[in-house]
Amino acid sequence: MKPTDTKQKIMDTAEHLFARDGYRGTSLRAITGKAGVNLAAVNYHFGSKTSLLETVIRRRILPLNQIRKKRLEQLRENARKKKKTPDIKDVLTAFIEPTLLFMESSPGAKNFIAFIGRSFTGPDDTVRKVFMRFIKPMFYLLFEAACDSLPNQPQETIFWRLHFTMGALFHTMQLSGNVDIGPKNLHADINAKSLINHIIPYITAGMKAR
Amino acid sequence: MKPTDTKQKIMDTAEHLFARDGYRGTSLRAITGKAGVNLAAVNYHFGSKTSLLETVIRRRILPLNQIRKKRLEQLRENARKKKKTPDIKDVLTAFIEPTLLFMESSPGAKNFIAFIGRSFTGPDDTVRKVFMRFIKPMFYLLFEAACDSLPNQPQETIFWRLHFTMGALFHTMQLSGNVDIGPKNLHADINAKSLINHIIPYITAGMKAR
DNA sequence: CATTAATTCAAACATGTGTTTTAATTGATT
DNA sequence: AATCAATTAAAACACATGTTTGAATTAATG
Repeated sequence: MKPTDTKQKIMDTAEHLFARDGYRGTSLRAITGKAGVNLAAVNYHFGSKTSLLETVIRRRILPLNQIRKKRLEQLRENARKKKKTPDIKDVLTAFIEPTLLFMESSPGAKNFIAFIGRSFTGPDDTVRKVFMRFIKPMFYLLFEAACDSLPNQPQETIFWRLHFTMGALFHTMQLSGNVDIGPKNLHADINAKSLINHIIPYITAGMKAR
Repeated sequence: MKPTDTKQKIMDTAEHLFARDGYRGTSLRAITGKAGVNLAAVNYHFGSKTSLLETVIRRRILPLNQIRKKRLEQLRENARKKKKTPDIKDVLTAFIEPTLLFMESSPGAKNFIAFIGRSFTGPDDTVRKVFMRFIKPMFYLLFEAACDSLPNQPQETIFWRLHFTMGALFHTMQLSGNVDIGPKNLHADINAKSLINHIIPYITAGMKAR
């Protein structure tokens, strides 16, 4: 068995189980058992459980952040050309659309999106800290763009409304994932397109309120 | 020491630690240590850790639900008298205001509110199931009232928008609590009134969108 | 083919968990 | 004051966790 296969299998299985049972709720024995590899393989290939977590997160979030960054930047560019402020709806879409579309780029990504959604509200410092490190700069970009779009709103208001928007988004991301939640999987037909069509009008109206 | 004191101290400490570190992340030894009681006291007074969790939740959520139910019902009553549909803003306020005000009814309640916020998105089945059992009927009441207020929106849309609203609310509730997150506690000055003033316009606009 | 490095494997380790047990202590009742 | 039930206390139990160890196996290199 190629070493890459073992590493890959561990990462994919870990991603799946982290999304379903959380980081703390997933034991290395559960991962290696489901992946069909030896228990010690995790520590051999990754060093520690925390390190495995970090690798799992990094693998998906770097390309995702790149897409979001690109879309936000080209939105600002376009607005500058037209000498207009970007529409808040476009700003939100530039951030959220890649996030939700990403979950359909591969079955594993679906689990990852669910994992993000769960982790951000969760009590587990280990997980939240890792995510925070990757997502914070992304959030600042979004905040700046939102301030451009809503020049008449005080920054505190914009901050809070982005906070609510994140809450709505995380809570929705959590629904995705191949996570097996019993025979009557109500969310089997959830697709990114439909989620986007529902959430964008809601948060756009929320950001513009009053 | 009165038996009530020991039980009370265990419940209060458990509530605090559950909110800060999660149910799984809180050991009975951490609870009994901080509460200054013997380890075995938990199993003596409550039977098991799960049973302690259930007691902690039940103590707060029953009176809270009663308030929310009363406000939603009297809102419908008033609307019926005036032969008008209730305003969606009032419906949302009737549900959310008691929830956030509740967190100032006592310092312990603050922890509890944070605990709810964290648990609803968390991966821990044990916790979510207990909360679900108590909150589901409440959610149905809210859904019905929202449908009355927005007769022109398809029920699917209303459902999704309430879902987003819950996401925003949970994510916000999570910020409350005496939870010590280091020396630079940015959210020390968060109060219910201010949260309400921020969130109501946002979710109202979201529900009404388009 | 022989040698060497990389990987896998089974077993053990140290620690932390919820729970149970059994004895000591307390507090009220007769 | 003596008795009895309720409560507390210390210790052990059985199990699960992440990690480490050292030998066995595999793959690559000369």
